[in-house]
Parts: sequence; C-alpha cells; structure tokens
Amino acid sequence: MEKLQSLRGMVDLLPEQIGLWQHIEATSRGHFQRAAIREIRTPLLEATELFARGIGEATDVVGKEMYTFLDRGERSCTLRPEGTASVVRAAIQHGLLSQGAQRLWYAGPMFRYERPQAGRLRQFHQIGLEFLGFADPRSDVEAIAVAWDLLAALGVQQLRLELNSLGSAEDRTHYREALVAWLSERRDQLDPDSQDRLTRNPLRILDSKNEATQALLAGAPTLADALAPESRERFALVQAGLTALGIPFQLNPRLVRGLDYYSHTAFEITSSQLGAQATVCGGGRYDGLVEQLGGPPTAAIGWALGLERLVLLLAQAPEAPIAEPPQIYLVSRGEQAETQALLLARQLRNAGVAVELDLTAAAFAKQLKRADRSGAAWAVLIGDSEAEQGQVILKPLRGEPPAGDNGGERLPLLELLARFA
RNA sequence: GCGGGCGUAGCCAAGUGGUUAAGGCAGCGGAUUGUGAUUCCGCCAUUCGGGGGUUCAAGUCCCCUCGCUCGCCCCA
Repeated sequence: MEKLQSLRGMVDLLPEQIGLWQHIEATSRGHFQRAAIREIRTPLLEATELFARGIGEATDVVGKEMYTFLDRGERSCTLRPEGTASVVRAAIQHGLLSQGAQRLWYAGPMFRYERPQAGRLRQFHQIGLEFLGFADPRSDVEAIAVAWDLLAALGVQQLRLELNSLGSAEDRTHYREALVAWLSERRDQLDPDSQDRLTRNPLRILDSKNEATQALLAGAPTLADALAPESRERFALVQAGLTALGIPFQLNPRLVRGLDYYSHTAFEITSSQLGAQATVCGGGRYDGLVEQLGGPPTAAIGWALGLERLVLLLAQAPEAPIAEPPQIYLVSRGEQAETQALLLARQLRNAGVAVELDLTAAAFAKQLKRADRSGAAWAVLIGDSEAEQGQVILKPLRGEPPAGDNGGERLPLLELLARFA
C-alpha cells in the first residue's frame, strides 16, 4: 500500500521545532501590543473574486499560484495566498473604517501553488501588519520601524532594508507607458522572460536577474525621474523619518513589488543568508486597494513577514530556545500507588507545578531512567509502602547519581505539596 | 511551469552486478519484579521511495513515476 504522507510543499512542525515558533509568536504579540496594534483573524478561505480584484489578474499569484476550487454550492473559493486582501475585506464588511483609522496585525498560514525550495512552501506562514486610514509619511516610517524592531528583538543579524517609491497611481501609469515604449524598441535585446513581462507586468523587468537586461536598463528611463514633485517630497519625508530613528536603509530604484495594489513606498528587508528567497519581510503602501474592493477611499500601508524564512535565520542562532522540561517526573508502581500518583500529578499541576507522570508501570529503574532523560529537576517515587503510609520519596535528579545508597528523601504527601505549591 | 543534485530503518549512514543488506544513535525487553550516569546481553529493513525492464544474478545498470533538495520564475 502507498504510504500516506503530507502533500507536497506542506510540512509538519514537530514538537522539537515548535519552541522557536512559539517564541516568535509571543515576541511579535508583545511588540504589537506595545505599539497599540490589534489582532484580526480572517478566514483561510475566501471568494476567489476577492483576490482577483485585490491582487490583480495579471499577477503570477492570481494567474497560476492559487488553490482555487468550486465548493458544493458551485461557488469559486480560494485558499488565501496572502493576508492583505482579507483584512481589507473584513474592515470594509464590518465598517471598521467608519470608526477611525485601524492599526491591525494578523498571523497564519497562506497558500500558493509553487515549486517548493529553500524558504518557499505551498503552505507557509506570515505575520503581517496593516495600517488602514493613514496617509501621513510618518505612518510609513512607523510601520517599517515596527518590523525592523521586531526582527531586531528576535535577534536576527545582518539585515538589509531596501527602499523605493513607486509614486502615485498616475506616476506609475505614466512611467509604465514610457518604459514599455522604450523597451519595445529594444525588444530583441531582452531575455525571453522579460519579453514576456513586457506585456504582462512590465515594471518587474526592472527586477530582472539577467545581466544583459540589467545592462540595457542602465539607459532606460527611471522610475525616480518619473515621480511627480509631490511624490518625491513624500518619499524624502519617509527617508528623513527613518534616518531620524537611526534605521539604516539602501535606496533600490529597481525594487518593484509584485502585487498590483502597491503605490509610493515599497520596501523589503532581506538577508544574504537565505539563498534565493532572500526577502524576510516585504511591504509597502496601497492607497488604492480599499476603494478598489468597494470601500471608501482610504490610504494604507502594510507588510508581511515570512515565518519559515525567519525560522531559517533563527535556527542558526545559538540561543534558539528549547522546550522547558517538567519540574517533577512522577514514578509509581503498584495499584494503590499508581492511583495516588494520578491524583498527586493533578494536585501539583493545579498548584502550578509542571509534572510528567510515568504511565508505563515498568520497573523503577526503567522509570527513573526516563525521569533522568526528561530533564526534570526532581523525581517523586510512590511505591506500595509509601502509598499505604501517605508518603512519597523525593529525589533530586540533577548531577551525578549517588553511589551505593539509593538516595531520596522520604516525606509525607502533604509536605511535598506544601514544598512545591 | 523549466533546469541540476539526491532517495538504504524514526535519525546518521556502509554498501561501486555475486551467498543470509555493516555499524552508530534513538527505541523496546532483560541483567536489577524498589531506585537515574556507566557497563553487559537480546530485539528492532523477507528489503533499499514506488513500478517496470536488462541479467544466470540488481540496493548497485536502464526507463517511467513519486518525493526531497538547489536554482530559474515568482514572492514572504
């Protein structure tokens, strides 16, 4: 029979690995809480139209990477490939925007049907931030600062913040026309991928890794030159804000976000230690999206952080947290003793003590061996004679075992509870 | 979707066409039916990701397929 296994690009997180994930989640929650950013949770499954309208039909994400299917009512459904569209949909649906600007964060799995490689899975996890209703350049600065400081607090080293401005929607439209016109005259000098992008998503040609194409682009009209004076002024304010906060950045005129809804500020935080998928966090401003999805005109900025990539970076760090061992490992043998151990474990736990109870009824030597390996500080033993007398044996486990003598302190049950609780 | 590398037990692996597929870690049982390091003994792959082929003989060679992995594309 064929072995059952998880689907391609969808991985299990085993108990051994989960400590790091919980650490990241707890750290993030603390950061968001202190920045007065509130959590929002939206469904994993949405109407396909949300992403088609929000992200853009021409993008690869919508065009060929979505998990889309018909449900039993013949509705086209899609597992969310990203978080922003859902958050905006929820904000519009529940009228959050009429209650003032919103500072939101989310975390959870996303789904894209791609070929898996380092730092890229079909089910992957993001933590994201969305500021809805903020137009001031300071909101760009604060959004970026929250991401930067979170990564710093997690101990990620050697990050690089790259920054660009895509300008207003009009700036972008004008520039796209100019770029397409210029490149079309030199179409035969472009690599095949870029020729394809010329009609599909021309701005992405700027980001091409093909050397000949990059050489050609040196003479092309630049996005920076195409920005209107107001857009340029705005971008300068964002840069000044980051500088004032001491957050280092590099301008990257070729940085173009892949999703249609971005405008003005675009940024990526990358690490050279991640291989081909170097972006840990990416985001930018999307002033047009809320209106495009049926809401009121609303300025907005957000970012998303890839947890698998973050874990790759943090797993290399020596201080990666490991699971806490129990304080007490409870060993028992004999019918009466086993019942009493069950009860004692519950009492200790209710009093806040972490207890692992051995349920095997194996020889004391076996149980003690497991107690040692569990990492617990103490073993508590209950045998028939202790059970009868309402006593336990308390034995310290750390350090060398005592030679010869069995060791362990015999004391009444109540005293044990008093000592630990 | 395209290209490269790799699949031997839960993990790390030896094996380079010739009898029964090394070894280590982990696990389980015992020496010790009441005491954790260490030690000793025993058990743990009718089969090498799956299928087909070549051969007297295949983990080893060939084809297909699945999976993992790295890169392209894309993106967090």
